[in-house]
Amino acid sequence: MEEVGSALPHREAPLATIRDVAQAAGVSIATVSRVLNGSPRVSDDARDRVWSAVAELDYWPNTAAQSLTTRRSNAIGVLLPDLYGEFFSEVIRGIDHAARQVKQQVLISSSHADTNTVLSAARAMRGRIDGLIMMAPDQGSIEPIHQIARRFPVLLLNPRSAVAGCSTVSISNFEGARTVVGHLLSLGHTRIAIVNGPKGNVDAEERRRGYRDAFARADLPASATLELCGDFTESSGFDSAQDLLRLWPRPTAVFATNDAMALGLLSALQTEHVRVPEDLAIVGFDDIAIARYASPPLTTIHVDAFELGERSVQLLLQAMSSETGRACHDEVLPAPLVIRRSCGATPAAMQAQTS
Amino acid sequence: MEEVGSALPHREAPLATIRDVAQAAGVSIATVSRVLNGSPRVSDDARDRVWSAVAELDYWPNTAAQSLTTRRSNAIGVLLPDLYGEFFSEVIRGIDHAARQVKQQVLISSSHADTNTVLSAARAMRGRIDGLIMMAPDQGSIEPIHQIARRFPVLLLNPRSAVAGCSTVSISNFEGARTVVGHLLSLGHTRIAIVNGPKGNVDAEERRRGYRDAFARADLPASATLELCGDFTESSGFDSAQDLLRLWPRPTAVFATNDAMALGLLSALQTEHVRVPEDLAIVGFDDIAIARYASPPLTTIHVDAFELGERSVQLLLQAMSSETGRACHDEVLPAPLVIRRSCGATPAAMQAQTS
DNA sequence: TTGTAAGCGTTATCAG
DNA sequence: CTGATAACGCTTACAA
Repeated sequence: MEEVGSALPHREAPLATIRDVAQAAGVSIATVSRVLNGSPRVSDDARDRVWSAVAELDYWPNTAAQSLTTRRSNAIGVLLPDLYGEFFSEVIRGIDHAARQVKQQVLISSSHADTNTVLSAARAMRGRIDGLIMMAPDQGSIEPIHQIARRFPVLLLNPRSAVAGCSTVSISNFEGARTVVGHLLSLGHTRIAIVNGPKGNVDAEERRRGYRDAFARADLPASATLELCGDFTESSGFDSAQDLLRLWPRPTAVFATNDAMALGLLSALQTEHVRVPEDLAIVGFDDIAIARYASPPLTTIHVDAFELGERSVQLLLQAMSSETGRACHDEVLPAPLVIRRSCGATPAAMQAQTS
Repeated sequence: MEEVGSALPHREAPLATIRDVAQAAGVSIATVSRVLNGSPRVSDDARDRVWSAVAELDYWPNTAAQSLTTRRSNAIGVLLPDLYGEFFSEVIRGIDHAARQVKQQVLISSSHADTNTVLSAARAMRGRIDGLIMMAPDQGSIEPIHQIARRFPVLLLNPRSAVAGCSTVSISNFEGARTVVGHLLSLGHTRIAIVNGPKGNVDAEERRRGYRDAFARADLPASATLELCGDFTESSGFDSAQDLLRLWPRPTAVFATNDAMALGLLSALQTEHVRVPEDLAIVGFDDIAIARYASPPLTTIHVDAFELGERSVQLLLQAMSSETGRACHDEVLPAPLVIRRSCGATPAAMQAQTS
């Protein structure tokens, strides 16, 4: 590590306050405040003097003081579990994007292991935020969430269960899973394995439900021996290949409940010289960016994490603005099927989808 | 969208303040403050009464008021350009992780297109943060950065140029690129193309420099016709395949300056029946999670974005704490070569690396 | 050990 | 149109 000495202090003089501006402009602080907040009841002369004083002193209003008096911080909090990868970044990008449009700042705290650490994180946000977007990490008691919701409007991302007084927005995990497995069924597969995410994970559970429901709808029995358990990582997908190939009779198709695992699986099958989709069809879930570039390109369910983030701030703001006896909205974003080559669909089917 | 009416208000009663707690506990607000801040100069009796009042009233201190008086917000700001994907999320995760350990909150604002929007974002953080981590989007004037650095300690992530008074932490783009291209050279390749990121992007420029330097070191001429330009996305990598194959004489190896492009390229080559690495060796940069699961697995340069985020918080805090005439540190994180199959290295070479 | 009171930098309510 | 001045909720001398 190279060290470069520097004498430059953060600031040469103490930061200018509204008082300094008032003095420099020869007006009262009230007038400065009016000018800054665009009040019309100010003379042009005063206004000019204030603005030049502001420029002169390079005055930046102190946000903490503002929110203390106005009781608004113009910031929203975001509490997330330990997510990673594309989903995480897209959700944040969507939140950030939507927040900027409504001139809100974003306070993030992620990697929360349980609902209680979420509680303490939320507590630390008191006074800094006007509303909170949260994705609860576990199925845990909803009591902490209630406690939080008492203090500010809360929007639940992919909620594990309904919470009175909270709006929610979620991905249709269940329908998506049912759709993609249904697609496999319609292609003639009947022995379809599932490589699922970790037990207790709500997305995983929902996707499993969808998987089973697809069988039920087709009047086919779902076999528990076909249900494998991974942890949503590439490597767990890779590792599941062995278990999969050991199954007898061997399944003809696999539903990996996210693309990362599907990709790991794809990689393992290639080294095992199992052809996809001829020997084994594979479908994923999420439609991450590289799914399209896998070999073969992956049939999957498209999840728009960016939109999920965007919608959550929009709904949160809606909840925040409806002053009187807020109504809560629950929104479910669609998760459409994207047919590519890994499922072995005929060109005709792939054609049909693009129309 | 389903609507669920709800009568539950955000809060049944106005939120408790320190004054309410004081009254409930039968002490002065000063005592409450002392208890809350762990001052030893409080009687056990008073302490107990305060804590129960706090629990009773479910009191959460108002952070805005705290930072107004203490002039510390215990939060750091993060300003990023329009990043996406794994790099983005890992940097944030690293920042978040390190921040939590030192009990700092994280205020994020991303997708800044130019240094001036960065300035206004920073301005909006005045009073909310004690320090700022920023990644400047363009090579633009460093004047705005100076203006920001006058107000709070600034840490530059992957700085495009030195800025007086700012600590920096960066990836060794140059060395990494030189290393991976040098590896190709050592494998006997001499016609090595580069598919680079967008012009003006600093990472791209640095990696190009490394590419050229590798040639210079080997006393080989670098040809401009071998330099292709993408934009760091999978699809631009995919598209570059055509240009690549049109080159004559055809290159025997390609350095894609990030893995996303390398993966897109891999996919395109597969449909063109160009064998990797036999017909064309490929190397990437970043070592994203799926690089290991590509077919063939991708030789690349490992970039630890998580650590980048972590270190930036640590260095920022260091800069914040050294009260008197701060010294600035510049840290460069190593970017080691990861040899996999896409470069066509012999098993011996791959062996050597694991030792 | 405790309480009183003076800020912190704003906004907002008054009179003028 | 403008200026005092009282909040906002908290920390911290300074006294007691």
